[in-house]
Amino acid sequence: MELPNHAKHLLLQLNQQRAKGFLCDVIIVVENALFRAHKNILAASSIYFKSLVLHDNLINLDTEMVNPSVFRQVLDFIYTGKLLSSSDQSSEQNFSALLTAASYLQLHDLAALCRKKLKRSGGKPLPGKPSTPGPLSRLRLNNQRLSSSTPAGPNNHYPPTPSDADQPQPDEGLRDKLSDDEMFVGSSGKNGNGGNGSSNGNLSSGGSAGEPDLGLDLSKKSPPSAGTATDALSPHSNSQESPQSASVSTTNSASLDDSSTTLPGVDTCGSETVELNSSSKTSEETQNQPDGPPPQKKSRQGARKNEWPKREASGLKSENHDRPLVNGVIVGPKDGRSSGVGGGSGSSFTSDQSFQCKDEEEGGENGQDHSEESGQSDGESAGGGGGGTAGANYVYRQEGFEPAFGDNLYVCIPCGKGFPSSEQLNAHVETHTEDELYIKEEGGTFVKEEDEEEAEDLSAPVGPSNFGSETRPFKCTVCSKSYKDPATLRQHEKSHWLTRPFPCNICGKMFTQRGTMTRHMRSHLGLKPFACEECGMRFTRQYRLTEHMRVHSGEKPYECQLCGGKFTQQRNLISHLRMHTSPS
DNA sequence: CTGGGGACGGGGCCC
DNA sequence: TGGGCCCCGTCCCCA
Repeated sequence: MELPNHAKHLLLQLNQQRAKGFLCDVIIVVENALFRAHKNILAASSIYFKSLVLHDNLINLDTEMVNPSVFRQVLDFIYTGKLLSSSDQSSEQNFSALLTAASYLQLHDLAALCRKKLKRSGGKPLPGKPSTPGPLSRLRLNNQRLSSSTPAGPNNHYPPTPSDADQPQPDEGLRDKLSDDEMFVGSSGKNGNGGNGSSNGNLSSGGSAGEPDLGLDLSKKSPPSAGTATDALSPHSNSQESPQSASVSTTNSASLDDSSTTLPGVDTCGSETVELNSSSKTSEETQNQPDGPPPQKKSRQGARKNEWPKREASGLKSENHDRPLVNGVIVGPKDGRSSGVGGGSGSSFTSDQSFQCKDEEEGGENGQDHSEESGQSDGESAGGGGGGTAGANYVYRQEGFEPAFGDNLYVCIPCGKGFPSSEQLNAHVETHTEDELYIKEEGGTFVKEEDEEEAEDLSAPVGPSNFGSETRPFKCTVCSKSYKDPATLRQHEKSHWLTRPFPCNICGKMFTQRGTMTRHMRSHLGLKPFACEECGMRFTRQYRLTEHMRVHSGEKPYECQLCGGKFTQQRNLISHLRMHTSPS
């Protein structure tokens, strides 16, 4: 007994699910494009993929081996068994690229098919790199310049071909702009599209001193709580279960599901401006819009929970979101209309579909760099106790910016040299040895930023510098802070001169520490592994969850010494104290 | 309308 | 490398 076409139908279903992002649990980053897929499918298609998806939800592919256009075909092939050559390039060239990619990805059947095609067409099969790179092969952050092999145009995500996806396509032209297969960055479920306000990724991660990234495990571990996956999938599963009753696995992939299944749209934003227009949503995507979390407690907390979509939308109407992202990170203007900045034709999203990275927006104003010296970023310029100020020594310029320095978009602030690529800048930065910079400083050319000094002053009473040097023998030669171990000292010293070697793979924002970047990316992807067992709310950080739990417990450990007011969060106490200390 | 409080997000820093 | 904590901020509700 055998059901005819069973496998075919199954595959068709899977491909449809891929098109919708349904149950997709892995993201593949290829240059400036994101693809969603299913781990199982990838693992079944290639040993290489199998090894990659085993522990990672986010996979970066070597852009020298595969480009987005090719990978789209590869992915289509994996899901359909059909090879649909792209029409916009010569067949031979296409198959050569496909062969290279297939070899790299250890898709032997596809590679064989390509070789066959090439042989038939008289083309010489590329040597490719048939020697399988394997999981330990060099995977890189997509640090390629946008202009390299990126298909022109705003679309940085690649949908399954309509025929394969068997998707209702309301509008082909629109589909080009808003693909079902687009990698939808942002959070979902309770947190919706980036309740954190993060995201649409600008994939043109321009710079990258970043280390090869063997797939960031952004999902981390997830507490055994809460139905996040169910939340995320509710539009599909029609589940109205309480988070607690959710039975869907909350493994890594479940966390990822949060971002991949309900996120209706993403913009990878290489200089693309997205139009926030609900009319362009497909019906499927409309369905994907969660109706909000299940009713929570009647408490204020619960009320807030029920407001979450509103909150997210409010993020868009926020003043900070009014500006188009000149730096290539999209943002919809306040009225939800595309401004056409960046040459993007304007993919369409509902306002609550798009995700924004506030910092990128702000940092990107007027084509400024991603660093925080734009002064536009509230939080950034303030710099969190000086942290945000210490790192702006090097200007990172994002592709898509109006080149203010000609071709040398990446400028080293200490020496003023410009470089055409972030790689070169970072290489150059490395030539600035610490000693050299310190010498410079002594010579008066290295000017410490005022904010930094101020921050140090503020932190002086409790700062490490006040610790006895006997327990902290490693002293910073710049600010005289001392540390217990040399690694920490070095980490600190970098804040004085080497700024942001860790670019976000999605938006290109640069970070001083890898961990910060990883954490940032989690917000892009909506990965919130830490769930509250009480209300199901999810957080990107354990600390936030701990903090949040006080809402339920009623614990208010932070007490104002002036008025006795108690607070659940220290920051609110601080805010409260300002009220006491402010002149008014 | 405004100020205060509650809750939460992001980034920097140190461990 | 990740956790914890700090800072910055925003958004919302309510009096």
